[in-house]
Amino acid sequence: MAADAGKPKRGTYRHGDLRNALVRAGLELARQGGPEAVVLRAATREAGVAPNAAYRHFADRAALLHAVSQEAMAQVARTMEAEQAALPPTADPAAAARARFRAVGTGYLRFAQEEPGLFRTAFHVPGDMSHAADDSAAGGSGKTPFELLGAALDGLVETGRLPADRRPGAEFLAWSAVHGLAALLIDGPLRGLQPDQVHDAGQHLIDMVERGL
Amino acid sequence: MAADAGKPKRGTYRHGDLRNALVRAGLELARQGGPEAVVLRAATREAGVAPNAAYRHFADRAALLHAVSQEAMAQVARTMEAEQAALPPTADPAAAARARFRAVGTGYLRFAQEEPGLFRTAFHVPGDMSHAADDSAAGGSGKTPFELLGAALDGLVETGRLPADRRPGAEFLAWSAVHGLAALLIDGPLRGLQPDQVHDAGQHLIDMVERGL
DNA sequence: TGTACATCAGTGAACGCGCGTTCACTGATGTAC
DNA sequence: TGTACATCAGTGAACGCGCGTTCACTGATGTAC
Repeated sequence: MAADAGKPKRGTYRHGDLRNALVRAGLELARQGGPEAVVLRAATREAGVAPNAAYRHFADRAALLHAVSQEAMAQVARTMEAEQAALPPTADPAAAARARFRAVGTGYLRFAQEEPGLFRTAFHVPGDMSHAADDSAAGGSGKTPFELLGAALDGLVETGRLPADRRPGAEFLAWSAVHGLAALLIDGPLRGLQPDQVHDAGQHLIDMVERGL
Repeated sequence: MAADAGKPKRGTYRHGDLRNALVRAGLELARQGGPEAVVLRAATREAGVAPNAAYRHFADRAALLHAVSQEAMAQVARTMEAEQAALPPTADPAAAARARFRAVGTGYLRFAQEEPGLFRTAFHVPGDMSHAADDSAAGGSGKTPFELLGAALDGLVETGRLPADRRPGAEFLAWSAVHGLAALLIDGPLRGLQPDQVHDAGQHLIDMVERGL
């Protein structure tokens, strides 16, 4: 008994959906151990397939990792969008723009806290996510995290909350601040913080960014 | 010929300074490849010693990496101190305090840019550097990078440039911003920036922090 | 509807790699007398 | 100043590990006729 406790139990000779299965397995690996845990042999093992079968769908390990990273980035985008969608409706357009801006940062930090492995996989890896117009790193709205941030900043300018001459490069300032806090939370000295302390720290940081921009 | 091109050519049976040699070798590995490149076998190879000889001086790989990381952090501290030491003298204590604060951030960013491998080794690794009162992560002044930042913030408070009620937690806000920019510069979308562009981005960021704190 | 065939997704075995770590050892060094 | 000895830093060989990747293969599937 328990001798054939293999995971996936495929009936057909062909898998049928191996590429997706590998990406999903890779996401789970990344979730638990970050980008360096995204390993071909583990992914194929999880998918119930021979190690080299991966080469039918990915040129090499880096290609799989890239796909996983893109998907992780799309999840970040979706978390940001969810944060914005949960905002209470406001009549004042300036207040709404400000809330949307803050939600970008809050969503980013929430994702970093809840899914540190995926967060690291999304950002500490290969591709430039800034001019990622092409790729599948977008959320439901079709925007990447970077584009969501840009749109929020545009909203601040349109409603007069941000001087237009301060707009160029502003995404990098805001992003730096929030990204740095995320890093300190994930593997820096702020690791042990309680969720509500994390929330407070995030709000203070976003306060600083708003004032400082 | 060229058959005995061994690196270190030890005359004595004993090495005499192996612990230091391993740390120095580890630093070089970290410099070139970050923390994951700090590998026992490579370090011993470089030191001209059998792989297991490392175990006379370090419990395991993690212990060596920890020592290397501490030394890298001390180098960050020294870079910050050098940045402060290079400041032109000022009669105005408030201006001096402000300059010292900015030099902390500038030094940090400079180190990240010039030595990304060591920077990652100093910070993306194990120990909490915040309450690192004990360890050998200090620069010439005996202060760790975190303590240098704290001292600079204290200076801002003393000269009235920072309201005292904003002081608590301020190191984490400032640190987040600067650390995040460093991360974006090292392996993020700002990788390709020219040194002077990096400098500008850093100054803008520090402007934002000063205004926002 | 049936048959011949090309395609190509997944197999099975093997490769070479560098790694961390353990073992029993040896021999230079420093100390006690 | 000389000798016996304990110490312990570095040796040499070996282990088991998981990894990425290549090779020649097989057999289910879909297509052309």
